[in-house]
Formats: sequence, C-alpha cells, structure tokens
Amino acid sequence: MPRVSAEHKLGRREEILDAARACFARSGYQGATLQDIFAAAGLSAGCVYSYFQSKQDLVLAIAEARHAEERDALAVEESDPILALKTIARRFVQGYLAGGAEEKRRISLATWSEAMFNDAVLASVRAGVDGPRKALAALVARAQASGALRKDIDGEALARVMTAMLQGLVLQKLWDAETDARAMTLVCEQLIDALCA
Amino acid sequence: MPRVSAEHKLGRREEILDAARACFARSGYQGATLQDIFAAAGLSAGCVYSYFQSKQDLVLAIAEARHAEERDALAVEESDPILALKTIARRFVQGYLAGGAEEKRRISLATWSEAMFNDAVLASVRAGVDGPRKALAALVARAQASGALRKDIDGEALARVMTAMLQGLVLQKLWDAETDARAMTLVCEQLIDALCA
Amino acid sequence: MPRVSAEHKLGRREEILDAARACFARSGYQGATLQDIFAAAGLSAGCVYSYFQSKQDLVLAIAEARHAEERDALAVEESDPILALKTIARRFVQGYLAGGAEEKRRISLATWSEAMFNDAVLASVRAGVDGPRKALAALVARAQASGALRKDIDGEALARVMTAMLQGLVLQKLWDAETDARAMTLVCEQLIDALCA
Amino acid sequence: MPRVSAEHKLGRREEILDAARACFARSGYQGATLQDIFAAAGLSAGCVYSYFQSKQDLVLAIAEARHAEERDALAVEESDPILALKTIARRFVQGYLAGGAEEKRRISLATWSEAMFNDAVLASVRAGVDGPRKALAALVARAQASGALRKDIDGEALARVMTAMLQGLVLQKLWDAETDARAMTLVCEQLIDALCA
DNA sequence: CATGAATGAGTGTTCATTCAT
DNA sequence: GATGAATGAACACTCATTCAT
Repeated sequence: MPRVSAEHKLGRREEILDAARACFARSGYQGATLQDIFAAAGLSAGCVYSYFQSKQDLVLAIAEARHAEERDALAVEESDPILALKTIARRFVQGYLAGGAEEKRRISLATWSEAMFNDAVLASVRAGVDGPRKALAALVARAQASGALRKDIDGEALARVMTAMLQGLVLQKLWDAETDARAMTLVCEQLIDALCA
Repeated sequence: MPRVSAEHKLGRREEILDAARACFARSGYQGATLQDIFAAAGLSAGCVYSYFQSKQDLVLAIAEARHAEERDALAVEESDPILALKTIARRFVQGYLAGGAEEKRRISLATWSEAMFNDAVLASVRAGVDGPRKALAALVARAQASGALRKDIDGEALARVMTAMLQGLVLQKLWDAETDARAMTLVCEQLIDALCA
Repeated sequence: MPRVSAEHKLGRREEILDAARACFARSGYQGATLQDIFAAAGLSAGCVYSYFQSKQDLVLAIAEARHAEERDALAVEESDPILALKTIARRFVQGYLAGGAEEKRRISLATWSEAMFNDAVLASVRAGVDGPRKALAALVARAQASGALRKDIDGEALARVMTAMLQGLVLQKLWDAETDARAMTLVCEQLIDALCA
Repeated sequence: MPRVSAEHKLGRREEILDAARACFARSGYQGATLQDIFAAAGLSAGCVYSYFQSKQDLVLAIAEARHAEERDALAVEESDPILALKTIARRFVQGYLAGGAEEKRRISLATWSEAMFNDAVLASVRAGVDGPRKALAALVARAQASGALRKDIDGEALARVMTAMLQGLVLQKLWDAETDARAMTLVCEQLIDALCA
C-alpha cells in the first residue's frame, strides 16, 4: 500500500509539474495563473496545494528541473578536452535549438528573467549555470595545459564567453525560429578550432 | 495654446519614463505596479495616464528606448571592418557590463523575456536586435570580401553567434556581478583575431 | 463531485441576484457598484465573480429575470379575447402598480433606459416586450374576427398603443406614488369596452 | 461691450448644452463623461465649468430644456376640448415619434430613469409632466361638463392613462424604429372618439 | 476670461491561497 | 486524501473637478 501510494504521489507530482511547465512556458511565471495550472493538470486547487505549498514552490521546482535536465544533457565523458568542448557546444545547440525544444527555451529565458526579481530562483540559476561553466573552465584549463589550446587566453574568461555564446543562441532562436542549429554548431566548432595552438 | 511649454511636457514624459524604468528594472514589467511608478514619479495616476494610455504603452516605450539607446551606442564609423567588429564588441561590453549599467541589463533581460508573451514587445525586440546583427553581418561580409577574415565561415551564422555571445554576456554579468568586462572584451577581440585569415 | 449541493449553488445565485436587484433598484445599473452588491449579498468579490463573469452579466440576468417574471404574470388562459385583454390589463396594473412592486418598477425603467446604451440589454428588452405585445395583437385580432371588437381599428397599432399605455403607467406610478391602481384598471377596462362593436 | 459679451455667453452656453445633449443622448447621463462633452463642444474643461458648476448642473439643464420644449410643443389654443385632446395627442406623437426626434426620445427616457436616483431631476420631471397632465385633466373635465365626453369615466384617471399612453409610445419607438407614428395617432384619436358620449 | 495639466478617490476585476466538507 | 467554494487585498484604469498660468 505505501509503495503504490508513493509511486502514485510521484506520478501526480510529475503531472502537476508538466502542467505547470506548459503554463509557465506559454504565459510566463507571473502571467500563468494557478487556475490555469489546475485546469491543465485536471486537478483541484487543494490537490495541487498538497503537492506544492505555493506558486513560488512550483516556480522553483520548474526552474530546478530545467537546470537538472541541462546538467544531464551536458555531462560529457570524453578525455580529449577539445573534443569535449566541441561535444558540449554541439549537444547544447542541438538539444536547445531543436524544433521541439521551444518549451525548454521559453522556460529558460523566463527563469533567467525571474532570477532578477526572485532570490530563490537566482540561487537556482547560479547553481545551474555555474556547474557547466566550471566544467567548461576545467576543460579549457586542461586543453591549455596539454598545449592544445593557446595559452595567451584567459581560460576563465573564455569559459564565460563560451557559456554566454551558447545561452545567447537560445535568445536568437526564440526571436527567430529560422535560426539554423547546424550552422550555429559549425561556427562554434570553427571558433574552438581557431583558438587551438 | 497650451499653458505649459512643449519642453515641459517632454520633460514630464521623460520623468515618467525614468520612474517607470527604475520600477521595471527593480521588479520587472509584470511585477512593477503602476502605483509604484506613480510614487516613483511623484505624480498622480491621472497625470501619468495623460502621457501614456496604458501600462503596455509604458512597457513598450521603455523597451523601445532601450533599443534606440543601444542602436546609437553601437553605431560605428570605421572603415576597417575588423576594427569595426572589435569596436562594436568593446563598446557593447563596456557599455553594457559597466558597474553603472545594471539598470540597462535588467531592462534588457526583462524585455527579452516579456517578448515571449507580448507581441508588441517581440516586434520591438526583433527590430532592435536585427539592426545590429545585420550591421555585424555586413561587416563580416566586408571583412571576408577584403580577405581579412576567413572565407570558410558562414558569415550570417557568425554574425548571429557574435550577437548571441554579446547578449549572453549580459546574462553572465547579471548573475555574477564580478564578471570582468575588460577580460570579456579581450577574449572577444582574441576570438575575432583568431578568425582572421 | 462538488462538495456543495447543486441547490446550494442555485440558492447562492439567487441570493446574489436578490442583492444585485436591490442595489440596481436603489441606485441604477450604472450607479450601483459591485462593492454595494458584495456588501448586500454578504459575499466577497471573488465569490460573486464565480457566479457571474462581469457586472454586465449581472445586469443582463436581472433584466432577463424581470422579463421572465412579467411574461409569467401575463400568461392568460381565457377563451374570450375581450375578457383576456381585460385580464391582462388588470393583472399588469395590479401586479406592477401595487405598493410592494416598486422594486419591479424601478428595475423596469432602469432596464428600459439601459437598453439605449447596451445592445445585450436592448435584445433582452425587445424579446421581453415583443411577446406580450404579440399576444395582445393576437387577442385583438381574434376579438375583431369574432366581431366583438370594432374592425375599423388597426389591430397591430392598437396592441402597441395598449402596451404603451400599460408601460406608461409604470412611469406614472414611479413619479407619483399616489397613482391609484384601481382607478387605472377601471379606465383601461372602460377603454376596451368602448372599442367593442 | 456688455451686450456683446452677454450674447456671446448665451451662445456659448447653448453650444455647451447642445454638445452635452448629444453626448447624453448617445451614452446616457452617467455613461457620458465630461471629457466627451468638452471634446464635443470644442471647449476646455475650465471654460465649461465657468458656465456650469458641475455635471449635475448640466444634467439638470438638459432635463429642464427637454421639459420646456415639450411644454411649448403641447400648448394648444383650441376651444373645443375634444379637438384639443386630439391635437395634443397628434402633436405629441408626431413631434416625438418623428424620425429626427430620436435624440428627444433618448433624452426623455434617460431623464425618466435618472429621476429615480436623482431628486433634482425627479423634481424637474414631475414639474414637466404634471403640467401637461393637468392640462389634459382640465380638457377632459371641460369635455365631460359640456357633455361631449362620457361622464362615467374618472377624468383624473383618464388624463393619467392618456399621459401614460403617449409616454409609453416613446418607449415603443425607441425599441422598434419601425413603429408608425401615423398609425399610433389614428388609434389615439379613435380611442378618444370612442369615449365620446 | 480661458486653458488643460493635474488630482485621487473610486471602479470593475483578478488570483494566490484557505478550509469546511 | 481530495475538493472547489470562498476570500480579499491588490491591480490597471477612469473621470469629475480644481487651479496655476
């Protein structure tokens, strides 16, 4: 009995999160109302409130889930640092700029914006963004140490610029659906190659 | 025969816009209330409403002003395309990532996010972002034509990636105030140099 | 599976309508505020809004209810058309001009006026007024066909004039509470008799 | 100078009243805003306020003017009381139900409704309506005294019913523009004739 | 005398949240 | 556990009125 109940609860929780994600992606964190989410989930207010204590909780859960998914998507096991950098760029661009990933993009941008006004979301964004950037910085450092990458470049700064570039592409795709993921990937790789010693 | 000079009216309008910008930067377009703006401007609801027909008008005016300012800041008169690209990058980074420019960054990100849910803002963002990107693309094309820049790179895509990179830096700076504008500028210039033939 | 019975919901709806009717009768459709109605109903804004989507909905519901009540009050089952005409006149006058019917009169006049500025109310008024007038016209036609009523009178026009007369009495009573329903009824019957062949 | 100024002032006053009448007829006393009226009159708020102390003043002035005009239109010099009654009915119907008289009808109904919520307007309506009704009652009394009209009818009540009938026709015409003034006049005259001894 | 910028209380409406059932 | 009726503070916006110029 407890097992079934626990699975059931987790399933419900996911259903609610899916509904919330759809609503937040469509209307934004502030624009989406809980009533929208209740309707999308097909559940009552009381039921949703038994899973999440407040709208803020829902917002945070969606933001966290977004970051966790991204973290997973970017985890690379590749010993060659240059190859690893290219893989990360390619995965990021292809995962984020794909036709079916619009919800991801919208949630990401909404989250980045919300982080300006909501400290808990800011903390989540920082945690979610720092990991990949540090991984990038470590790869850059390794590449420089191995002599594969030019050493006259500030590694930390390069990692930040690369992060910025990838995130900026999310904005580009949001404003112009025609933005070509393949072409972006190629340019990213060419940029990385150009920095090789 | 207005009893108040046209300058006075324009001045008032600017006062209101300044108040609105401060409120929108602090709390976001949706989070800021008109009451906040009335208080910040030291004016009554009715008075503000005689200058702007709705909150949406105010939002749009702030977004437009942000884009206009950026357009002006990036207008470069420089015959050497490579130098022009570097100048744009430097100006953008130094103008946007400066300590005193936090309001600009916050307004920009809030605007980018709002554009997802508000068609008029989206149009404004597109108009504001397309200009610089096309200018960048033109410079890249000139640089390639002159042989200064590698020709095996997709110029349009590069322009987009450069735009993305610069905008992504706005996000980085928002999340981490320590982000060093000088270091970012340098990396950008090194990237440009690395692509030169 | 509502936790509250359907009767309860209908009862609440009626409570709200009663409160709204009282407020509209006292202050008019535009003069009465929703706050007045919330207070009169002893309910919160949100609760009232869960039963009616807007003030306009409330206005329409009150107007419709007034017309429905009147329709019921005037439904006559009487084979003799002259007697039926007199019965309608008597019922109308006694139902509408009674001491306790002031609320009805006020709602009616407010509705007639509102119909000039509000198309939905106009449609409701037309539907509510057309029925009785057509019933009157049918009775007049039958009375003329049977020879009971003079045939040199335009039946449609007479029906309209009789309708006008009865509605005009509502105005008279509103401006002068002393207007004597019994005397009005008598004159109406004498007028009908005078038109008999 | 004073003469010209006085004429000018009266002219201005009339212009304002015309603008107010048009706005009140279009949107109602409560629905029309003073800003509407300022725009319709092509005058500033301050200027209008120097002629009328408040919106209420404007409302009252329009109501009074309506009543005065009607009083004039119904003043009959005719020694035969039956003929006088018919003349009043004909003039009322033809004056009020004419195609170009819609503004009059709308102002009248708006005024009748407003009188329920506004004591000053109520007083104006009573004064405006009592006169004609008393004149009608006097004619009825004279007709009965002369033997022209049946004496078994309550004269006061008949006068009230006739007033009601005429005013009710205003409502009919407002709801159905096709209402035929000529047919209404004829029926009214036939009714009067039917009551003759 | 005339202007119209400015006021601010008040309007209809929304929505995150609670709790009796 | 689950429901959804109910809450009420807060919101964007309006408009009769005033008064410095």
